[in-house]
This record gives sequence, C-alpha cells and structure tokens, in this order.
Amino acid sequence: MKAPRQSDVARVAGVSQSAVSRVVSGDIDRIPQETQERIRAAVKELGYVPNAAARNLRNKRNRLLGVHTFEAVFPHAREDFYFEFLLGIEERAEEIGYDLVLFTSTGTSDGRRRIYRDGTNRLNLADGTVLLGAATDREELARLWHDGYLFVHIGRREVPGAEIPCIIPDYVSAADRLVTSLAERGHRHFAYLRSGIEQEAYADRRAGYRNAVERLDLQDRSPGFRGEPELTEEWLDELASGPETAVVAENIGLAEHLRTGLAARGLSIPGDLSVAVLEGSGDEPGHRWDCLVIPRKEIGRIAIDALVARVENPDEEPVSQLVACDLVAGETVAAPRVKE
Amino acid sequence: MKAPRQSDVARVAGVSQSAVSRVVSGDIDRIPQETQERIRAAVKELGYVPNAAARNLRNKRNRLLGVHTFEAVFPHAREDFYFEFLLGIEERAEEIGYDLVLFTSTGTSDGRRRIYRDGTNRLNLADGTVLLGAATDREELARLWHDGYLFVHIGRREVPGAEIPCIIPDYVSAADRLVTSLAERGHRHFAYLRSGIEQEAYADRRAGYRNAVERLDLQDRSPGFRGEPELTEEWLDELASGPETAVVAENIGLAEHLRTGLAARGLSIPGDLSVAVLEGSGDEPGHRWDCLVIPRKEIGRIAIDALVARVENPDEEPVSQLVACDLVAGETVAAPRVKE
DNA sequence: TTGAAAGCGATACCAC
DNA sequence: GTGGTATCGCTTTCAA
Repeated sequence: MKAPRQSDVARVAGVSQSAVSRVVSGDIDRIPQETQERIRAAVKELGYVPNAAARNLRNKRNRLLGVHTFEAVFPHAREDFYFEFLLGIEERAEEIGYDLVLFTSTGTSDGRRRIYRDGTNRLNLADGTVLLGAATDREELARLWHDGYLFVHIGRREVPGAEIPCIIPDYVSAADRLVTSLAERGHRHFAYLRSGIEQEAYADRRAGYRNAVERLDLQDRSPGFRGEPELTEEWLDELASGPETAVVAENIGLAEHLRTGLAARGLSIPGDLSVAVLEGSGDEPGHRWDCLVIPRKEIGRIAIDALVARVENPDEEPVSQLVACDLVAGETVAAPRVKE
Repeated sequence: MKAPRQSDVARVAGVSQSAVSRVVSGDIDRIPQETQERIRAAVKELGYVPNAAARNLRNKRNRLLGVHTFEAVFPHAREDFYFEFLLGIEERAEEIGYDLVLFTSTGTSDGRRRIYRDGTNRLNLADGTVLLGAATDREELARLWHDGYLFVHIGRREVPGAEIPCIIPDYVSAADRLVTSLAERGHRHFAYLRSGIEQEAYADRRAGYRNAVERLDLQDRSPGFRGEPELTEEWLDELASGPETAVVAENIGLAEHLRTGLAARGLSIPGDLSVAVLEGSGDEPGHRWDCLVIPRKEIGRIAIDALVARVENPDEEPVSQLVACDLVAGETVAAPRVKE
C-alpha cells in the first residue's frame, strides 16, 4: 500500500525508469506511441503519482507559492485588510496552476509570525513568497533579501541597504488627485487629519497631499499638516470658526471622530465642511465617505504575477510596481460653504 | 548568491557534512560543545538554511498539511460555510508548528477543483490533507482512499467500498435533542420542512428527527416528513388550520420562506407556531431562530489533530469522529398555542 | 567523537 | 529510440 515509484512502473511496463520519467513529465518527443501506452497503462494500474519532494529537489521548482502574513490570516480575513488581497492571490494562483503554502508554523506566543526561527527559514519550501502584513518585521525582510530569497511584499517597505520589491498602492497620486478634485470644486482652505502611524503608506499619503497643496497654492494651517497627529478639542474649535472648508483624513476612524466633534459644535458634513478620506473600499458600513479605493484584489493578482515572472525567469530584475487607486464619490463632499 | 549547502558549511567549519547535519537537525548528543559552536558560527556566516525538499525526500515528512476545498476558499470564506473551519484549522496548525498548503492548482474551468489531474495528485506534497467542501467528489475520495493517502474529511461522506475518515457534526443527536426540547414544552404535533438536498448531513438530521418523533410518539403528517421537499401553498394552508404547533426546518432559507407564507395567512412565529432550525451559528443576521450551532472552529481544530495523530503515528487507525452540536435558544419557539 | 557512504525519487545527459 | 548513471541536498548507519 505504499506509494509506487517510477522504478516500479518501469518494471511493470518492461521499460527503463528514464522512459517512465519522460512519459510522466511529458517529454515524449521520441518515444513511440506504443511504448507510451504501455507506460501509461502501468502508471494507471499501480496508481503511480510523482513524488513532489523528489521533483522539487531535482528541478528546484515546486509550483508552490508561499503566503506569509505577519499575523494570523483568518481571524483578520473578514475585515478587509487581508481578505481582498487573498482573494486575488488565490484567484490568480489557481488560474496559473500554482498551489499556495500558508506559512503558519512560525507563530510565536505573542501572535506575531516570524520568518526565521532558530535559523531555519521555512519559506524556501515555496518557489517564492508573497509577504503581507501591517506588522512587517523589517529585519527579517532585510535578511530575506540578503539571502537572495525570491519574494514580493504587498505595500511599500523601505529597508536600508535592501531593495525590497513591493506592490504599492499609489497613495501619492491618489491623495494628490483627491485634493485636486476638492480644489476644483472651489475649496481653498484645507485641513489635514493625521494618524499617529509612521509607515510608508502614510508617508505616501502625506507626500501626495503636500504636492497638491503646494502645486495648487492652497492654504493649510492644520496641526496635521505640520506633523502633529492630535485631533484636539482646541483644533476642532479653530476649525469650527476658521476659514477651512475641506478636511482630508488619513483614515476612516479619524473622519468619524471628526464628525462627532463637529456635530457637538452644531456643524454637519458636508453642509458646513467637506471631508474626504485617504482610505476605504467604497462600501464601508455606515456613512459613505468620499474616499480612495485600494484595489486589493488586483494587487493580490499582480503580486502573484510579479512573483511568478521571477520564478520562471530568474534573470528578471526584482522591481516594485505602483498600482493606481480610484477615487470614489460619497456623500461627504460638497461645494464650499461661504462662511460669514 | 546561491543557497549554501551543508557541505559548504562543513568546509568552512572544517568538519564533515554529517556533523553539520547532526547539529542542524538537533541530534547533538555526542558532539562536543566546541565543534557545535564552530558549526553554528559557519551556519550563521553563510546564512545556511536547510533545503526543505531534500529533507522531505529523506524524511517522508514535511510538517506540511494540505487543505483541499472543492471550491475556491476565499470567495466563500466570508460566509460561514468555510470560514470558521479554516479559522480552527489555521489556529491549530500554528499551535503545533505545521504549515498549510492550499491546493489551488487544480482548478478547472467550471470553478470546481479536482484532486487528480492528468493522473497527478498534488496532494502528496503534504503529509496529510484536510478535505472539505459541499461539492465533494466521491470518486476522487474513493481513489484517494484506495491510494492509501492520509486525509480526513470535514463532514460525513459515505463512499461504497471505502472507509472515509470524517469529522462529523452530530446532527443525529442534535436533531433528536431539539425535538425533545420542543416536546418538553408541550408540543405534540410537528411538521418537518425538508430541503431538496440529498446528502449525508441532511440524512443525519432526518434520522435524528425521526428517532425523536418515534421515541416520543409524536405526530407528524407533513410532506417533509414523508420525504417530499416541497413547501407548497397547499401545505401552508393545511398547516394554518391543522393541529401542528411546531415546525422543524432543515435550514434557515426554508424557515424564512415559512415565515413569509405564514405571515400571508395572518400567522406569526412563535405566537401561532413555533419554529426551530437544524442549522445555524446562533448569530445570523435578521431573526434569531432557535437552532443548533455547528462548532465549526472546533471541528477544524479536531480535523488537524486527527490528521496529525496519523501523520506522526502511521499505525494509528483512521477513524471518524462525532462532534456534538449545541442547541441555542432564539425567539422562535414558545409553548404551543391552543388552537380553537 | 567523527566521517564515508548509501540511499530517498526524479531528471537529464550521454552513450549505445 | 532507449537506458545507464550522475546528481539534487539531506539523514543515518556503520566503521574507523
């Protein structure tokens, strides 16, 4: 009842093992029909299936792509952070006939997942790996890169001394376009709501915002624009009486917080103040914010393609790719109200 | 920049390859501290990581468990059919240090996934596999079993001539208990709403229901009880004027349909008729049905444990396991109304 | 204590 | 056309 090998098939078919190998792996150019049939019959009879490990050892390929998340996948999968990425990853992997390994073995007690554990990097089980996660460990990323391991990271990550190939939502352009469209509706005085997170994704949003503000010669005297993350009561008071007509928030939490604060001051969105958000999927529960939408599923697909391109052609340069984000209109932006 | 092997480490450390192997795989009983240090230093210096394929070829083990779903995972993951199972599977795999392979490579154009494709069974990449899916292909299951492949199936599946090891929600007992509790509240005249699905899971519900009805000497003259799946207008009329006080539905869709039909006749749940459902999670959106809850996450965990037990001890008998379902109270069952 | 050597199963080169 | 045979990287037995 144990798995038959090629040599068993060869014996049954009365041919050599190499002949079996050829037929099984499709290299049948110069093997007569008749022999092929005999071999296939023996394969079927014995229920032979190739041993993946041996193949992999020989070929250095496994048609196996890794997915390493720095946190557990499924608990978060429902929220849209991971989910849509995985959808795209799975979909594309299936289309091109690759399997997926979820690296779950390296969980630590604190819920984080590491790549390297006691010197062993399980990732090399796969031909290449897609990395994703909010809590990316930069040291591991650097080490992986220095080891010459094949991977792409979803989301931009800068690591000194390493060129991490990333699939990057184009927040810079999206933020710029969002501000531009606000300006086109007549807004001149802006405020920026900044989260406390210091990460490439936020740096990109800030860069795009700043670009647009400077290019269009707009006004922004907000603490967020100066680099202070607090959404203070004092600033809300300022905002209520100041010249600002539009606010750009880095995320929905911030925007909701703002809404509450404004409501307490008798102000409404977008009647008194227009608000747009640099995050979203376009179908949040609750209010329909004007926001950008990160094409997560598409990014997942692109990540797989980028990876496979390099798996199948190791000479290919590892490069990062920008993916455009759409802007979607919601119900939180209007023309500027003329303040008395 | 290509991956160093043990022989490279050995050369650098000035020892033999076997010594490296021993240290790396933890078999260090009789290797002096000093040698170990030297070897570890060399490992670190070269950035050596063991080659998983070679290890697997040698060990016949990979610390890799497969997950094969007969449909794509992520599109369905949000709905609770797959999701909670995967949560448990991932959680448990992480705890015990196994990785997970998602078999996605075998997708066919119709969206179904096959195990065998042109004679090749990719599953043997993993040490063992958890199979799940509504659209289980029984032929493949049988073949897998005959091939001696190590797997468990979530949900009961009968295949003639094969003893599929399954992790089975105990619908028989749950349905019995549900009817019993209804009877304890005074219901004597029941009706059963049957879906059109013929599958083990439904057979089990029906068996449990029938057991209770017979044991408690209850009345049921419904078409569903006799084996007819239709929920017709005629039967709704019958129900409205008949002696029945309790209805058991196989799934929530059926129950909702019933609610609509009853409402059209001026009847309400549970005022006029009590309704309990043989399906659910206890937190459906919408109405809170009295129902059973399938402990999906726990089943996922148990599946992994059952699989790993056999992976790590191949002499272990493949057996199926029943997992108890809880009943949860909702707002759709009350004491029987006395009909005039 | 250490190392040489025999495989694990499949592939591909190179003779026949 | 076909079949030896070296090889992939690692583990483990057996001898030294």
